[in-house]
Order: sequence, then structure tokens, then C-alpha cells
Amino acid sequence: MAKPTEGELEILQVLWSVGPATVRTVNEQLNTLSAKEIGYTTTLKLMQLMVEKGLLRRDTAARTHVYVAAADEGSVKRNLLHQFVDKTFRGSAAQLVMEALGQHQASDDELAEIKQLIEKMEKDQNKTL
Amino acid sequence: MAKPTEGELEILQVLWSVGPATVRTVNEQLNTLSAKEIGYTTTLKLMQLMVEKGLLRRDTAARTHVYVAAADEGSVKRNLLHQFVDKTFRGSAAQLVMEALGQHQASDDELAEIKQLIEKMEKDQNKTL
DNA sequence: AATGTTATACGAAAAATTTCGTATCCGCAA
DNA sequence: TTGCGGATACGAAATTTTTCGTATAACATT
Repeated sequence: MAKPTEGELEILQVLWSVGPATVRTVNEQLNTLSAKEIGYTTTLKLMQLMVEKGLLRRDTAARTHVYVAAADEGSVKRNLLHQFVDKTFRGSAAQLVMEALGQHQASDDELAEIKQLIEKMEKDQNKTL
Repeated sequence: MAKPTEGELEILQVLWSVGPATVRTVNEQLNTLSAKEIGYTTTLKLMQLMVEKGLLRRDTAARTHVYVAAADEGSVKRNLLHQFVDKTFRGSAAQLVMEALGQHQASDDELAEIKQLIEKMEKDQNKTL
């Protein structure tokens, strides 16, 4: 699966959030979210290209086509994260995690969840010794 | 400070890793690391543009110029991470951390370090209640 | 001094991404 | 039926990023 560009990612985010949608819906969402006005045909063209690339699928049965993200949110984001870690942190996920936790704040619940995950990882690691 | 493009980031990584360096040194590093051959003048031009953008500084005293990254590694990477989290995880650092820890493996030492950081964050959070 | 090697400068092609104008078609309402 | 609103198709301009060719100057070696 091809890596989405920045603009393509924004469209994917909308589709993941609202589910199957028309070009008009996506375009309106983009315009409420982002600062500058983006033309309808711009969104249309981008979504058409994304279909060709395999990033979206669409139902052309009716006159107004309905689009849907081809891949699930989790796997696409994991892919992007993987590439980002490689490019920016040379593969050190731990370094990234520490920068992330240092920079943004997380709620108590989120921290607890993360801690749980870490403990699970420690167990898994001991298992393989 | 402008956000570096992918190609620019690669050059920054080299400069952070080897310190002040000439175009030739950077170009050779890029070529040993990456798969496809990249021309000398390509690297030169890119580095010249980076000086204009303020990403690099250079010493032109000698005939062979010496370049250095304008900003320190940590702050640039934190910036990139911040934008990446915004774009991809809509600002949820916790979600990113969990994807990162789930995907890559970290050593025991790294996990311990992260756990320590989390505990510190929990303390800080309680302080502000 | 003459020659070959190695620099930088710079214009501009090439490639990738984003944007939009225009043609055209379909369906519904007057 | 005629016309209007809203839809897709498609070419192509505009932007951004990457790449490289060529001109020219500086240095080193003989």
C-alpha cells in the first residue's frame, strides 16, 4: 500500500471519522477543520487519484459516488509511524516515546494504560530469554 | 524555523552525527547510507537552499565551505514529532506511544527508563491538582 | 606556466503534489 | 421540455521538492 501524502492523509482521517462519504461531505469537513478554503474539485481530484492508488474504494452505482478508506486506520497509522521513526529517530522507538511523553501531557488513565503495556512487554521479553 | 523536507532531514541527520562537515563529506555519507546514487551537485544545491532557509549555517572563509546544522537535534526532532502527532494522531501522544511500543521492541533498560518517566509525569500531574 | 582536479554558483529540467477551470452529464422542478 | 443545481471527468496550471548540467574560479602538481 502506497504511503499517503499529507493531503491524502487528511482525507483518510475524515473518512475514518465519518465512515463512507461523498466528495461533498469530505470537502465540507476539510473546510470546517482547516484554515484556508479548499475547492470542491480539488478534493474530488485528489480522491479520484487516491482510488487509482488503492488508498480509497468507491461505490459508483449511484450518480453520487460514495468513498471509503481502503485500509483500516490502525494499520495505516502504524505504517506511517514506522516510517517516521525510521526517518527521524533512526529506528529507536524508545527515544520517540520519551520525546512524546515529555512534550505532550497524558491523562492519568492514559499513563496507566501505557504502564500496563510496558509491564506486558517486560514479561514478554523475559519469556524469550 | 521552517520544517525540513525529507531530503533536508537526511542532511541534518548526517551533520548531527558527524558535526561540521563539507558538502563532499555529507554527500559521501548519504551515498553510503542510501540505496541510490545521489549526485554531488544535488547535495550541494540542497545544502545551499538550506542555508537560505536558515536550516544550516556555513563558514565560507576557506574555499571549501564548512556547514553545520543551525538548530540542535533535540528541538528539531521534537518539532517534527509534534507535527507528526498532530497530523497523524490528532494530538494524542498517548495513542502514538502505544502504537510505538506495540510495534517496535525496546530493551529492558529502555523500558525501565520510560517507566521512570511515566512515574515522574504522574507525580507532576498530582502536583497540579 | 600549463594542466588536471575539486570547489561553488546558478539556471533550469524533472518529478511529485496540489489546485482549479471547464466540459459534460444527470435529475428534478417549474 | 427547458433550465438549473450539483455531480463526475479530465486537462493542465501552480507549487514544492529534487536533481543535475554547465560555467567558472581556486588550488595543486608537474
